[in-house]
Amino acid sequence: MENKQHDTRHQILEVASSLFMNHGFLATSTRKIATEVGITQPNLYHHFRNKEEIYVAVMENLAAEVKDYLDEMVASTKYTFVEQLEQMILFLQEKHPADFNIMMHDMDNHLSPESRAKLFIIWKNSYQQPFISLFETKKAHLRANLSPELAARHFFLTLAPYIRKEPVPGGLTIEQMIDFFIYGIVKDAP
Amino acid sequence: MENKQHDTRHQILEVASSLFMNHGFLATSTRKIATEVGITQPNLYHHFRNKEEIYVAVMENLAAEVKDYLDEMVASTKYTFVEQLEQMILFLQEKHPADFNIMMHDMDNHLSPESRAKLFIIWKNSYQQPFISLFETKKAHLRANLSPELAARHFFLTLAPYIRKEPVPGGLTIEQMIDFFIYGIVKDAP
DNA sequence: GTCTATACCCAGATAGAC
DNA sequence: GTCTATCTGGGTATAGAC
Repeated sequence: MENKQHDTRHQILEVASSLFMNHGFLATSTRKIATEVGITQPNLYHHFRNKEEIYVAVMENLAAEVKDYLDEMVASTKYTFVEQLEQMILFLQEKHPADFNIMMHDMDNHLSPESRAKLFIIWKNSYQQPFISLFETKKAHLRANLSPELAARHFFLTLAPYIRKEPVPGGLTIEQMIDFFIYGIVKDAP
Repeated sequence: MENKQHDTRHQILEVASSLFMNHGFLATSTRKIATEVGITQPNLYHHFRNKEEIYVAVMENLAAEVKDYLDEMVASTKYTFVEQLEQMILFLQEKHPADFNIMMHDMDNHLSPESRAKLFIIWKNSYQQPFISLFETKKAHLRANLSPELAARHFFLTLAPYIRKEPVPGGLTIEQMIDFFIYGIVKDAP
């Protein structure tokens, strides 16, 4: 049986995760977190030193989950390459309900250099590395001068706007987006 | 010769444009704008009803400039298709020094429904339409089921992360990004 | 048209009782 | 471990003198 400390801390992280991922760091206040958990705002400071520490903890938990799933997908032999990419994106969509770009922006702009450096390492290991590994398996098919690292990087940037619960208004489906990413948008040279 | 009203208003818009584009709506305070202009913060309210009105005015000015340039590029016959895309992106990079995604997020989240609706119209007309027109000229080469509208939409989402003054760390150049966008990332089917 | 003064609100964070 | 009370600072916006 878990003690009370663990319980409250866990609830805080659940609530904060949802708020941070949906509204970003700036637009998420400690008061909102506390209210939604059902505790008072100062009580947060018993469990965390400050707001930033909550954010970092949220990101660490998310990253751990993400790494587990993505690594598993990359290692799987049950799916085609395209299916692997699809599954990986759909999972990220679930974990990052609203706005992937906001998350990147927060990490770049609203954190201390220490936290930023820390999260950057975690980010590379949990989010980027699985995609690099995936492209590594298809390295022979990639166009000249396109390393698995570059492909992963480009794929991430391309995909970031599609990671949101609402479908991109008037946009492509995930399947189309992957198809065009791999094969391009033209059937012959324009 | 311009009167003082016009002068100050103009300066406010210049400063606010830079701040909003670099740091977003939330992170840009009226105090910062005023300080950088060299006036007091309440003085802003002589020229604009509120912060949101400044933001909308900034966007209107930007959009007008952007539309002028992009339309001209689309109409030009001096450049190849790829060069047209390059020029258009480079221009957007200059006009939107930092963060295109933040701008979209601001429009979606920090404005009144009226302002949002207004800017959405302007946005479609100034930013999206030129790209649709451009892809319209290459319609015959596009892959099946890819309308110029969809192509423009996808291109915008793909390109958004590349619109920042600093090069994307470890990322592709604009030229590479366009190339992969058009022809895909593989030389044969993986 | 610009200023000073200030109202009002909400933010993050701390002190100290229970 | 959680609370009430409170500090401090920043934000947007208004009132009213010059």
